[in-house]
Amino acid sequence: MARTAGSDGEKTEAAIRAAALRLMARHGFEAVSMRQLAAEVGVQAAALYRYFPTKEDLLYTLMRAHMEGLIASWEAARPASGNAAAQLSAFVENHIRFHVARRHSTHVSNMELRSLSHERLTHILRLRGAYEKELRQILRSGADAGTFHIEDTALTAMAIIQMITGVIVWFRPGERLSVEEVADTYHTMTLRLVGAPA
Amino acid sequence: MARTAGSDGEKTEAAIRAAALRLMARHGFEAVSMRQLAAEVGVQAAALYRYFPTKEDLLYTLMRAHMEGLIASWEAARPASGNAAAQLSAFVENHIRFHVARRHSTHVSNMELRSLSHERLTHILRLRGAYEKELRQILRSGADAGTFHIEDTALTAMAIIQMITGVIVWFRPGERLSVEEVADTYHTMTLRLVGAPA
DNA sequence: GCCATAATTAAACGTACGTTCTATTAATTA
DNA sequence: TAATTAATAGAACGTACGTTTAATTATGGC
Repeated sequence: MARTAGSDGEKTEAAIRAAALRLMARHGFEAVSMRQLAAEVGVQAAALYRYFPTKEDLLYTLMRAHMEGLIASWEAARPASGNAAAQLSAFVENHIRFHVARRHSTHVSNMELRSLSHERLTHILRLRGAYEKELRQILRSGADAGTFHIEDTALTAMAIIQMITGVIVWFRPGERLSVEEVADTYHTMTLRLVGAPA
Repeated sequence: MARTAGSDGEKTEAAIRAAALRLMARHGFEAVSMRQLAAEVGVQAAALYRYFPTKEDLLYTLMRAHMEGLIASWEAARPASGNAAAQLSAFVENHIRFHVARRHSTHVSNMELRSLSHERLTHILRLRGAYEKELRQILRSGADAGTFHIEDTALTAMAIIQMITGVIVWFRPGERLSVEEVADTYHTMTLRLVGAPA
C-alpha cells in the first residue's frame, strides 16, 4: 500500500501533534518510540518524517507552540491599565486557565527540556524568561506603589510561578473543585503571599 | 580481567547510587544506559547487576531512600510541641534544607515516577502521601486555633509543597542567596500565604 | 482521462539497549 | 598454603530504536 484513501497532510500533522503530547505527557519523551507514536496515529513510522525531520524537532515544535501560546494568551488577557493587584490577579487566572486547559502540553514543556539540544533549549528558556519577566514587573510595580510587601522580587516570582503551575499536578477537571474555584483560591493565596491588603 | 585490586562491594554500590543520581538527574532515567552508568562508576555494565537486579530496581531503591530520608528528617526536626506557626516554620525549613542538600535525588524522585511499575509507584506515592498529611494536619490545627485563615486545606497544602519544592529548580548554592536566606524568605511567604499574623 | 504531486507503505540499515552467561582474579578463611 | 567466596570482566543474545530509501497509491487541476 501507499497513499491511503482520504489522507490529508494537515489532519495527519494535527493528529501527530495531539498523539505526541498525549503519549509524551504520560510516558515521557524518551520512552515514546516513533513506532508507538505512529501506531497511535494509525500510520507507519516513516510517515512521521514527512512532517518532522527528527524526533527532537517534533518535541521542539510542541514546546515552542506551548510557550508562544502562553505568551499570546497573557498578552490578550493583560489589563490595559489597572493597579498591580488587578494585574497580578489577571496573571494568576490566565496562567491557571491556560495550563489546566493544556495538561499534556504543560507536562511535556515542563519535563522534557533536557531532551532539547543546547541551542533549542536556549530558545525555549528565553521565551520562558520573557514570560516570567512580566510577573516580576507586576511585583515590582506593586512594591513601588506600596501595595505589595516583597522581600525579593525574583524569588517571589519563582515561588508564585511554581505554586500556580503545580495546579496541574493534582487538579482533575470534574472532581471536587471547578477551575473557577481553584483559580479563585489561588488568586486569594497569591495576594496574601505578596502582602496585599485583603 | 576479573576482580580488580581493591574492589569492595559496599564502595561500589555507593558509587553506583551516587553516579545514578547524578546522571539520571541530568539526563533522565530513560536516557541513561546501564553502560553509561557503569562507565561513570569505572566498571563494566554486568557488574551493576550484582547490586541491582534490574534498572528499575535501581530507580526504586533510590526513590525509596529519598522519601524515607525525607520522612525521617521531618520526624527528627518536628517540634515536640508549639503552635501551628512554629510547626509550619519547621516544616518549611526542613523541607527546603533537605531538598537543597539533595538536588539530584530530588530531581529523580520528582521526575521519574512514571518509570516505576504500578506496584512500586503506589508504594512511593503512599510515602509521599504520608508526608503531605503532616502538612495538612499543621494547617488544620492552625485553622482550628484561629491562627491561620485557610480556604481549602488540601489545596493550600499542595500549593505550599509545590512552592517550597520548586526552590531546587532555580536555587544554586554559592550564588546570590544562601540557604538560610532562601529558607527564611520562603518561611515568611508561607506564613503570609496561610494568613498568619506577622 | 491524464498527469503532476501529495501522502503513505514496506523493508531495510546500523546502532544501542537491558540483561545473561561464563570465565577469571582478588580477598578471606581455615 | 590451600580452599572458598566475593567482585568483576568480556562476550554474547535478542530486541527495539531512530531514521532512510524506494516503491506505490490517492488526489486535484487541466
